[in-house]
Amino acid sequence: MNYKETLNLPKTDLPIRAKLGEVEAQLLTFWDDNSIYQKMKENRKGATKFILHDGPPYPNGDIHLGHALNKILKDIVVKYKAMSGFLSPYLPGWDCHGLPIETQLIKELGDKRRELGVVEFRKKCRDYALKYVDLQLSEFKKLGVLGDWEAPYLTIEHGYEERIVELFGILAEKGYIYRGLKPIHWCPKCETALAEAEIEYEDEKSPSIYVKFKVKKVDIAEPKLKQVVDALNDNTYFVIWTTTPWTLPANVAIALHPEHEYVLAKFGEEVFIVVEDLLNDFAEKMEAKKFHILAKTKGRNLEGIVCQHPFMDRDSIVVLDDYVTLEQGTGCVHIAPGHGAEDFQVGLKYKLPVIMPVDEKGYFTSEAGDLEGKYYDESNKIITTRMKENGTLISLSFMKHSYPHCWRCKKPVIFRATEQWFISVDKDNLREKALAEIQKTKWYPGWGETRIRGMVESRPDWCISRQRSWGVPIPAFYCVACGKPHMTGKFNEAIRKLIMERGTNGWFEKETSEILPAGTKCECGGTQFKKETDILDVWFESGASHFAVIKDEPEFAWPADLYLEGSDQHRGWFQTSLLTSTAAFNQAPFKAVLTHGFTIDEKGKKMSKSLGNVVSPQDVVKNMGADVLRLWVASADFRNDMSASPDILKRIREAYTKIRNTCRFLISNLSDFQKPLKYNDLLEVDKWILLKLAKLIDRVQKAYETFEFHVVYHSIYDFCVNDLSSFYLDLSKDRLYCDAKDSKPRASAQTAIAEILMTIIKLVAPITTFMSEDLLRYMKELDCYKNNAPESILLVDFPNAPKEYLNDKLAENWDRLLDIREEIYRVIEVARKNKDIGGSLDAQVELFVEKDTKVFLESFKDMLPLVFICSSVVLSDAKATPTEAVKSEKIKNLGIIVKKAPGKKCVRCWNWRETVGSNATHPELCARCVQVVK
RNA sequence: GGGCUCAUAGCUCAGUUGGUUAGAGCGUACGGCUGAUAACCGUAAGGUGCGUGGUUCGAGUCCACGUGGGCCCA
Repeated sequence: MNYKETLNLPKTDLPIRAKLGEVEAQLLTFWDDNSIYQKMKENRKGATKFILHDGPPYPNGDIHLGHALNKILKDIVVKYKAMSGFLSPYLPGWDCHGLPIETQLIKELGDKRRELGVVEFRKKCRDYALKYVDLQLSEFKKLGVLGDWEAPYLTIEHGYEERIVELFGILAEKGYIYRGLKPIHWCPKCETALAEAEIEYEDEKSPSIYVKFKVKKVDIAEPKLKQVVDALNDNTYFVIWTTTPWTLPANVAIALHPEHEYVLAKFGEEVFIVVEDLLNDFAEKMEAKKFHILAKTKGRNLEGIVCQHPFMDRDSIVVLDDYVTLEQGTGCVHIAPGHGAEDFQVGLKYKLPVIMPVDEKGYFTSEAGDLEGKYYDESNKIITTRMKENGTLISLSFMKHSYPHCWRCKKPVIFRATEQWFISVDKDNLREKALAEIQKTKWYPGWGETRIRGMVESRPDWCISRQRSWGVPIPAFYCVACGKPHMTGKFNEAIRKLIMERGTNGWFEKETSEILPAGTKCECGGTQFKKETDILDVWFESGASHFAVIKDEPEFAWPADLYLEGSDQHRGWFQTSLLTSTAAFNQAPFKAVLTHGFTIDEKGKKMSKSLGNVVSPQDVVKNMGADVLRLWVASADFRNDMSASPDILKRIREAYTKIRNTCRFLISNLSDFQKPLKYNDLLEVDKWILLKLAKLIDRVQKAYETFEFHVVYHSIYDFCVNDLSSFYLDLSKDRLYCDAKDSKPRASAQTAIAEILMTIIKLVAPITTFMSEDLLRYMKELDCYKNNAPESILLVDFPNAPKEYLNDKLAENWDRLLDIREEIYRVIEVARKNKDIGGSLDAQVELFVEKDTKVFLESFKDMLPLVFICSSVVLSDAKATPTEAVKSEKIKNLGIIVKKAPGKKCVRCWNWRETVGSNATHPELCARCVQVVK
């Protein structure tokens, strides 16, 4: 007789291979067709909101792994929050303006760019941005990220642009916005500002000069040094080195490094101050063989000394700057805040004037005295000649070095201070307020606070103007009569009205007279106005998203509960959002900020095309499935950098298969299950696994709450592998397969299994949503879930650990039992090596134990063969331990003998039983199986 | 060069307020099963806790310096 047919073997339609490509496509359609995202929100109607405000990515290419990481993390948070009771809407967005798109188009269009007007060009930029929004949107959706993809927020929508302008108006009203000079790259031939991306570096021949600045007044702290300098007052000089003599008319300071040693070296009758490390180089330039050092001191001790400009009637002050290098020159750096970025930074620190004697065509203005009208480049010669004559030029030679050139006309560019728009960081204590808000915000990980604080503490005023086309115009009008800029009140309102009607293109299409209401007047009486032509820094646009997207919007709430971006945003979006929000509303736009690291390869190197170590999310989704990528995101601690490689992903896929197969096995054992037993009627071993389940729920819940998804993953995975697969499920097979269909031991196992399965798919749902939803589809077909299966896994409540499952005594007993089991398995392995047995069911285990252990084990007597998965267990006295018994190293006084079990093997259940053969009708069966088969 | 940060088996992670012999899974090797089968089970080997000093009776855990990686800035 074939007894196999009398067994209750696992049965399910769920395929063993996941075929994620197909399944994911089906489920995406299912979520779409059945408006599951909408239902998730309806499900929590009226509940406390949890607002994760999306930081907008830049639409100019396919998404890369970092994008995927970011969006999946957000999705995990949103889904977990929704499942745990919050109304948790997710509105994705895109940051659509900005230079990268503009540059890309200029490259594509080439010379055609000039034929297009601004409006036409901007239209092309818009099309470009929208094209990539579409692309990225579909890629994000394929990752299983749920949100309002029908109506994402775009920074180029009229409504969004209008809010940017409104926010600008609020800040202007409060006095945060001012105009000031700032040096930028400037092409005097093209008469235009250049972005860093529009500059090409090429070799250029320049004069290399050493110039002396006479010390005029010493007002410094160190008395000894003061004495020395005082004594030499008349012939002591700081020596600077430069390759741009034409910037000397704008010189206002000399910068030294605070920590380096400077020497006062006497050359003939004159004393020169240069950095010690470059003294020999300098002496060489001087062609001086003899000098001697009078004194030596750190740069910091020379701060504040006043010098005489070499050829203008102006003081030049000694300042300190960490950026002073010892590579070339004298360690004393000529500072012209109007002509250099670093010079400008030092200038801000010391409140130095920004002198800008060069006009937009590159000619000197009257501010340069009698140099007025000279082209900057030809004045090099005039200036050096002049300094030669007055004796301030020490040395002149020529050198080749790399110098910035305009990408269009290929001519050298200059650094030139121009009028720019700024947000003052210190107006009304904005900086202090922002720092206070930083302290109130919860930062994950905690060091995020240190990081952003350091940046805010030291940041200069925010320059918000750009001389570009693809952006939101700076909403300001200038009175033609008096030049006064207008940007608040009715001026701001007029622009907002225009933008609501026509978008920011309206600004470029319309005349001021068409934009401003009739009769608009300046305080000076002027009625003619000119539009500002600069646009806003895109960081201002994205930094306004809290105002444009979540503030005053009924669906959302302000401030947001969470911002979640890469750790580079401490300088970027977190900071710009914080500043605009604090300036306008005295409050941070977020309650908490979570950051993740960057994606790196297996060896810890950053991903780059040239290294060939890039992992493309599109490939992973296509070849392995989005769920595998999602599980990867959850598998590692994202607060650090995240390693990805084909190998790592392969392992993740295997882990994924393991979890899914475990669930599949659970499903397959429920095919005939009807009604669960009450907890108290369950077998001890089933109570035990439910206890482990409860502990798992607890741990997982805590991990989700603290955003430690890697702990979620490892806990669930370990539970599947250790508790379920290798122990509980293995030992439950006998009951499930061999006991009678409706027997209590079997129903008890099925009760536990049904609950475990439902719990697991809920616990992993925020992460591997596709898997949970897919399994749920099959579970719905089972009788035991039919009446209480939700439409979608995303509409269920996140489980709580049932208190009645938590039983310390139970835990303790089973820990002890499992320790003994581990020792037994070691010995079983020996028996197997000796070919005494094959499977563990062939074995009889004899344990030699002391009294208390014996009492303990006897209380489990019936269960012992089941737990150890052997055919029989014999308990004997430790005193009788024979020499051939294996003694446990871990457990005291435990001797183990494993040998072939007595009796015959039951062909149905494979246990060795002495009862086999006792029934005439079924001579090959054991007593239990005879009962079942009858 | 500066700020912040990370560093535990080949890989991904645990390690409670400093306290016995540093754990898990994967991977690897070997073996079992053939009733989860393109599955499943067992056993074993694997660690100078990045390095060097220090505090302490005691350091993976605290401190300092260094090495290497990452982000940001220059």
